[in-house]
Amino acid sequence: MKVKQKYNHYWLMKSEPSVFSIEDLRQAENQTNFWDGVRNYQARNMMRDQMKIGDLAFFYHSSCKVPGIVGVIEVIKSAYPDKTALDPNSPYFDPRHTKQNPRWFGVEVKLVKIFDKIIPLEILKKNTKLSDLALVKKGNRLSIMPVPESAWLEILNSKN
DNA sequence: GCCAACGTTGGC
DNA sequence: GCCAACGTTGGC
Repeated sequence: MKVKQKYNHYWLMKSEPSVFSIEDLRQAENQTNFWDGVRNYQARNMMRDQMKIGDLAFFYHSSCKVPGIVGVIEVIKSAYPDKTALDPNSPYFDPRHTKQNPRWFGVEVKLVKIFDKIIPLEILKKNTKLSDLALVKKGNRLSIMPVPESAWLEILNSKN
């Protein structure tokens, strides 16, 4: 029996604002950008194999004073090889990645909305309805993760 | 800047 | 293929 693949449509994508913030995305050409620098296989696989055009994602600021969700972005182009892996001068350079045999991928995203106020991680952690969200689970380090629809809606609802 | 909790690497 | 050592993430 053929099992129908169930696709997720909501994601969360982390970025350090000192490297690339949602404000940088707002100022980018067409408010779009290639999501480069992902060097984790789980995160790569989700981008490469599951993210589809039209999928929505929370933009999350990590490793900063107040980590949290700062807005929404949309996938406008599905995954293709990450050029920064070819560049010896890039911090994301990986000699195992070649044009013929690419190892790392990214998607193109476009800004949808910047929230008036950040939704801090601290608040998300306190919300008992979000217990199935990978972000609030102990030890989570994934830079890209699926967001269950229920959690997506709850987070949007929770901001006043 | 510390360090827990991961993921990755490489010797065997 | 195991697993110790090492590197990285990211909240605090």
